[in-house]
Amino acid sequence: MYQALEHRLAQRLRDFLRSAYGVDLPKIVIEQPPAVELGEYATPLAFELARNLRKPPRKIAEEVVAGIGQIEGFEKLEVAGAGYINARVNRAAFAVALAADEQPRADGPVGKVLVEHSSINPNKAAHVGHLRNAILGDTFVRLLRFAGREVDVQNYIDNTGVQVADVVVGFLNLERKTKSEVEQLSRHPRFDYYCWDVYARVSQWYEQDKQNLAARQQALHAIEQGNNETAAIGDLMSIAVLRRHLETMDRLDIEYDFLPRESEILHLHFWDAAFTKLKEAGVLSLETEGKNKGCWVMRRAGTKPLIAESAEPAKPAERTTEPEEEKLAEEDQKVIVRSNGTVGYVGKDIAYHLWKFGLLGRDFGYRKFYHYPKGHDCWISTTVGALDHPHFGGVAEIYNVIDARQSEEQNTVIEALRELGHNQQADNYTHFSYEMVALTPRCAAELGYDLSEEDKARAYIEVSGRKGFGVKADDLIDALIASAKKEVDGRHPELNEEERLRIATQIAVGALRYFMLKFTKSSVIAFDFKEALSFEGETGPYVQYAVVRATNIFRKGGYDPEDFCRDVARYVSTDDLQSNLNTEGANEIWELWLAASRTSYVIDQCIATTEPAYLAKHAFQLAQLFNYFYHRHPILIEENERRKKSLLATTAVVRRELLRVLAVMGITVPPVM
RNA sequence: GGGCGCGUAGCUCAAGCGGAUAGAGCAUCGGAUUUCUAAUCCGAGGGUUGCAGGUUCGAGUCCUGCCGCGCCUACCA
Repeated sequence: MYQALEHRLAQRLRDFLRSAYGVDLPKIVIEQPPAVELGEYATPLAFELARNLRKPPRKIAEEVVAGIGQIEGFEKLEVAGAGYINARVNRAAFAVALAADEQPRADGPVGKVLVEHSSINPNKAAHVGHLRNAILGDTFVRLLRFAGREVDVQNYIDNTGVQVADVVVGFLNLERKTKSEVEQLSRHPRFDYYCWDVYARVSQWYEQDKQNLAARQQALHAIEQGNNETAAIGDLMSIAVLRRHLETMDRLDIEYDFLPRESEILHLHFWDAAFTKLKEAGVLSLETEGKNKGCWVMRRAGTKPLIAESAEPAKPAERTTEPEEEKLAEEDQKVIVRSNGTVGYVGKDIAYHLWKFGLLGRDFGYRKFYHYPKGHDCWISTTVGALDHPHFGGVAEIYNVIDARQSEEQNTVIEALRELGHNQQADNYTHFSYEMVALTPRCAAELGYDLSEEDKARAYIEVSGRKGFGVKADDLIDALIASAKKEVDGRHPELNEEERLRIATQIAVGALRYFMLKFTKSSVIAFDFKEALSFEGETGPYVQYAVVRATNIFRKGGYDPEDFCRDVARYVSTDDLQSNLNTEGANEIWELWLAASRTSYVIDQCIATTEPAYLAKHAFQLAQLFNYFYHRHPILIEENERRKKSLLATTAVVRRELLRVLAVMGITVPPVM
């Protein structure tokens, strides 16, 4: 609703500037005036034009306002301040269209989108950092789906790496467990917690004596080889921990479609296919001297070639004719294949990403792995899979939700695609980068960790799975539910235990998901229980509560809120809206309508900037405006029936938008709070 | 050393592409409603946007140089 009018206004302004002055502005900046009293849209373009047209901005603004004529949906344009042009919409018409939920959907990009998120090493319990990743990722998936995109959700499983090997070493060398004993343990409901401790102990054991690291190499090798007890334990453990991760995330309504595993990338020889392509295109070069002698290397992303590229960028075909004439400085080399012939993580990632775009010429085998209670199936990679399976990979766009520490690695993969000539795919590859979750020193102390004086002085301390230092995801969710439950128990003794627990869980999930979304991605979250367990102020429960209040009005008043939106004309006439939205003092109500109209606009912004925090902000602002409105206008005792219906229409629209926004954030609303 | 990011109220954070008076929450203090349930609302105090220049009609935002902090910079993943 909001965007449609904005586009129309921008178009008219553009046309007018062209015909009246012969100027073509690359962008028509349209924003919101500082207060609704001034109108709904504003543009400072007169300032920009003042120099070119050699006229004072105010004069230009006056000419535009006088000359532009009627614009459908708008009441009028006005000059304000030193030369702003403010636009006022026709409030009643706007409100009727908004209530009816008219969504003129512009044609967006087409093609399937792949979002990869979570990707937790399957060797220990998930912690708060993983929660941020999964919640950002899942919310982004919901944003894309809201915008009409078809999305596949993937969770990459590194089941053959060092981290898995380490815990296997722990089971074998420290715990002295056999395969069947590990199998026993893996049936424990929180097996991942057990692994968390083993992992921390193994890391300590390595520290005690560097000789112990030999055990890691052995385990790693055995796991890659397969067909032995070590590999079997690794497989058993990683599968069991993976199931635990899926259960943990399911508590937050986070589901995946496909779990590609590193073991299949190895066994199905994805790398061999990629290696051939990379060598043929001259992306990799074999070092013959220096510290990387015998390795296949490529240019580290972000480093500049020694010979500056000419204005005409060389085509890949031309490039191969004069291979690597410029020498890569050692510090600019990224080793892709080690001198012993094994491929590192980046290489496997390049192969994996060629597969994502359907450029590799190979595919995984697929089998069903996890059945969600809501009915959806999650698939996993295998060497030989089911004959009948959905098609994954070969998508048009990808988003990788991976923390900022890996941006160099991600850029290297993008560079590899580009140098292979896949520019379009490289352009459609987005590293959805976000900062880590750390702990405040106070929080670390609460958890019983001894801190150095240096650490105590820091603003935050990085979590470390290796040290077993961190807040486990399930512990946090449990604490949130327990805290919410206490409140619900006190407020709603009339409800039975099961109902109270269900409500507490909804509140806990709302609090957690909102908490993880309210910070912008680039901000490090210094985690603190006190803040995360808060249900007041700028929190998820605050927004949920606004919806509960709105719902209660309709329940007590005996109306159906959905019907009120759908069929608004039956309850309230356009004339009533016109008068109730334009009288003196109506601005505070109108502000609610305007804010409610911005949902899809905000969602588009979130997608364009890969920043879900705007949506959280929008939800809070809308809830805040509603709570103010709720206090000022006792609706059910309103005597003027027509005014009452107008207020109900306002409530119905806001409620609908709040529910919609919360749903995109993965938050549901309890019946009572 | 190089790359990326950050520095805004006591604390935690916002501030579309440079736009009108830099906003929220928490904390503190003061107030409201025996209601459509107060997980709420209203009010108050609190700011040299790290420092110094520059560009601009206009800078928290862009440019340059400093200062401080974090992350990355493995033949780890």
